[in-house]
Amino acid sequence: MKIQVGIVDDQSQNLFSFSERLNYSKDIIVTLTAHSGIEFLDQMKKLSFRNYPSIVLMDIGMAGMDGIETVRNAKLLYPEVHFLMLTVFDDDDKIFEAIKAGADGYLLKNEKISLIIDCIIQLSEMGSAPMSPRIARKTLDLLIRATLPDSGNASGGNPFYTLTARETEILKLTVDGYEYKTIAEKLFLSSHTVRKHIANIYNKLHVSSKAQAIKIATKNRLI
Amino acid sequence: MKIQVGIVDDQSQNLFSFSERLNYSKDIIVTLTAHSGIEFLDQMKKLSFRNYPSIVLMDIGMAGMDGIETVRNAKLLYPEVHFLMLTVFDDDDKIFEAIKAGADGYLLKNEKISLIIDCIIQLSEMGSAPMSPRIARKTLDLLIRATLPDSGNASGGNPFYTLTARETEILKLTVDGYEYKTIAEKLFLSSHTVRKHIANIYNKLHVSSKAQAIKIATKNRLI
DNA sequence: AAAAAAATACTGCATTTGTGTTATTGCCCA
DNA sequence: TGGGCAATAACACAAATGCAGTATTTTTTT
Repeated sequence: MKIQVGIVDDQSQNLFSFSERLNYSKDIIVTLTAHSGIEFLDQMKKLSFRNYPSIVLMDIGMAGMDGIETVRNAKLLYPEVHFLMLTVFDDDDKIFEAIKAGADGYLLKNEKISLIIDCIIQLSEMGSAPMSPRIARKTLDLLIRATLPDSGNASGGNPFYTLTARETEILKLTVDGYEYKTIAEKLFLSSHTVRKHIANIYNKLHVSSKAQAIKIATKNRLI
Repeated sequence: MKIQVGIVDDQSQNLFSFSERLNYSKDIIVTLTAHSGIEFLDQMKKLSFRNYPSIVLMDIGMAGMDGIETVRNAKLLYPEVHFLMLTVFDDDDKIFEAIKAGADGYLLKNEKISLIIDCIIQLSEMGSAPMSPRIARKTLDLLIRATLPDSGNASGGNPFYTLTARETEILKLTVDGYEYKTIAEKLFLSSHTVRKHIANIYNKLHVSSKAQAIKIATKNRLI
């Protein structure tokens, strides 16, 4: 059974060229093409469930409703459809918005067609998100920036939960599912010490089991 | 001029196999291997600037100082060296930390060697960040979660985690910190039954302890 | 310098948990 | 109507965990 693919791009030339080149692959059949987000949504509405494309290549930089807006709308109606965003160098900084809109992958338009095909197959089979390396880099940068500016958790908070650095470290490993012996090895400690730390942590958190501690720790972002 | 590559892995077998297979490539020469983070830093200290590897493949899950810690330390001393993290399924959720520690890319260990070679070359030539698709997907998820702390539910769901209603119920109580005996009482079951359910849940989630199960359950919002 | 806090290490004991294995019952579905 | 699955239940053993102590060494604070 071939993978049903849709393509949305406001330039007929692209639509054509992608369509043709993708159909070369024995695993893929292009069943839907649209020149705009509106047209895409329109066509989807007319399809029965079993004829939905499982993957849609979506151009980002379209006039009118752009690719991101289209995905945002489409994901609400067709959450099971995967969207692969296509972008040119110029607007690859839209990744972020696209991801939030529900895009599943992110490729540069001028990527080799064989790679795009690989990505489609992979996304279809495994639900994995393909990304061009340049895009991956950007994503990493974004991720760092999105999460670094926290830092501001001074003593204003809970007087109870003032774990020491060592305790936090050990709690973290505990939450990660390691057992005492392993934690001890990782930190070059005796397992006795780890158990003592754990006991102290339990006291501070007013709990008496690993599971409870994990609950508190994750809920209060102690780790 | 070949790309000088280092490899750090605490399993000699991996060290050997990677080393050999990478040296096949005409563009790559492995100039440094180490069995631990300590050994790696040690060897680096002895090298002159021009003999630094330009790319280091770093195993994440090493005993003692793990790959992430090693990168954190190494990046301070050798910021111009690129680090490609290698991970197995088990610990691919460490991406985030690795990125913050300064890793430049993230690959699954069992990726085809040709892909790893491609990544090395790409990273060397363009400074782009290579990522295995599975990893890329995780990164996207992280990025989303980092920025939309509430977030709905990804209905694209995992077919892997198909717990039954009863199993979910029991997992939930487990996550809430109840022990088996208590859960049994709450649900009017024998504690044997609860334990059997737990065992089944562990199998489905591919884990082997309460802590790990809790982690998976909360991360994937199974509960 | 003295006091307080944190990190380290150990012992022994009771309880909980993880694992392997087996078995019965009811239910759905092909 | 037989096969598969979910839910229930039980047994036994090994391993990990929780609890209650005590004690030494660093580090930090006052």
